[in-house]
Amino acid sequence: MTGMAAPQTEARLLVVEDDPNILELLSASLRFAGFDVSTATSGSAAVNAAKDRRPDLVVLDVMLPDLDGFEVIRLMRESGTRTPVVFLTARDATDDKIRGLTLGGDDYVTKPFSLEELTARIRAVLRRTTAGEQSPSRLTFADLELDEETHEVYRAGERIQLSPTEFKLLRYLMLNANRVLSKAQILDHVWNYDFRGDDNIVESYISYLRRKVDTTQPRLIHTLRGVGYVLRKPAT
Amino acid sequence: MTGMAAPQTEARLLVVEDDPNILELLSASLRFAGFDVSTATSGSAAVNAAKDRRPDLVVLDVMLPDLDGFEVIRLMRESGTRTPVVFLTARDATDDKIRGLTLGGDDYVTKPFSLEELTARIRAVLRRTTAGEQSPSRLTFADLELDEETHEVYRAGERIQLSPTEFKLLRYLMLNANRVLSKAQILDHVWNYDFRGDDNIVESYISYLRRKVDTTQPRLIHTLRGVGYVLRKPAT
DNA sequence: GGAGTCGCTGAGAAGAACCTGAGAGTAGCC
DNA sequence: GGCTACTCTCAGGTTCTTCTCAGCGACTCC
Repeated sequence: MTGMAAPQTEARLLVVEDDPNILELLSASLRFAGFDVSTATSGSAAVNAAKDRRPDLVVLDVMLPDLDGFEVIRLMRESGTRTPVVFLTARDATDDKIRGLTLGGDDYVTKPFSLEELTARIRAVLRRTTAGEQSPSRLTFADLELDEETHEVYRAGERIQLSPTEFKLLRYLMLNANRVLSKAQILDHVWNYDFRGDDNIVESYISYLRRKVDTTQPRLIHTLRGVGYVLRKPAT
Repeated sequence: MTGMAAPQTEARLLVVEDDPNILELLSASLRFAGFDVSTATSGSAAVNAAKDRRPDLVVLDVMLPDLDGFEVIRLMRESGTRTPVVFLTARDATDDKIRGLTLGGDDYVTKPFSLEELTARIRAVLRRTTAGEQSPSRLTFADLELDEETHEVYRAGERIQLSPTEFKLLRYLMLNANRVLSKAQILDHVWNYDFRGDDNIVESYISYLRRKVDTTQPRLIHTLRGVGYVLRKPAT
């Protein structure tokens, strides 16, 4: 668990969200992904926390009880901090202000999101905005390659087309290579947090993935009956 | 996004604008485009900032609470600096002074503008006014050529007529060749900041562009379903 | 070796994403 | 004032994607 493959370990995040359930979900999983997480549940608390803690990135719900997310950012930037932001917005948010969010290297994720989605965006924004490029956008495992920016996947140099969900699942497996992942765990990370189906969807997508990326020897995606799945080289 | 293709990296800009929203919009995106940006929210502050910081170019709203933009320029030039300017004006500004701006190497952009438009003008003015020719006015990608000054576009040497929006979109794609651009990102950069339509307009214009510039092999404009669009050579 | 459980996969329905033709409205031009 | 070119919206069609269900095979445990 400690050596989470994610290379952004140690980046300081400030998560701002008023719904306690979502806040708990976010802070627990981001912490687990290796980030140094602090939290705030209101806009004004967020502005203060940003001053004190100087986070490397802010995850910010645009709908807050006191100030809205855009006000928070303005106040934070007036006080000199130039911190990148990943916004959380409602799906239908046709709100005027949502336009323009991608301008300063920032990004946004619409609720309900998946944790995989959110952490991928966080990694991408950190990659773009921090001078020293820390985490490469390309993941590799054995002869598998996955480019997070272009969404391209190769097996043994051969280009493979994946659907968005297949892509997210493979990325999650690769980020956690050699670690056994239960179906519940995969469901929690790769699917939106409001997904109400059952485990079988994971089996289905594992099946799709195998057909597309795991037809050649050696097989990389292994089933551990009653336990879960793992991406690893055989002979282990 | 890190290596923003724009070659004007490092030029020092002073942005003068009293509307905090627009100022934030401008400074965030110009900074992200690689400029070294400082800001002022009033005419007098601008004059001082120009003395201190000696910017290579000033982006200046003509409507300011204290002095108007032309006064600001006069004061700045009395103190000896001959800094080029890109003015921001209201759409209906038929003001005599605005015309004739292009004579001195300066230029203007009418509000509401698109960021593509503004950064293109900034690049053009810097190109004209700085001795060392830095950024060429002609962009090329594969057998595509686009001349920023004459607004001419060629595919395989063949002249192609584009509408203004088609031209801006293609320029944005070319400046970001091989980088995946989401529809939101394209909307934010290519369309005016007050545009209130939805993503479909991007699909429409991509369709127009394809019909005009991408009918021959190899295809250069690619759709990444669920992700965005990218300009690139196949076989990658 | 039989019953029950677990996992795999094909089929298909529902929905989402994307493309494009048609047309209304508008701005610019002669 | 009329013409043209352009922008933007809408809706229908197409393709791709997601998710469910059910049947079958494989494994486990008694």
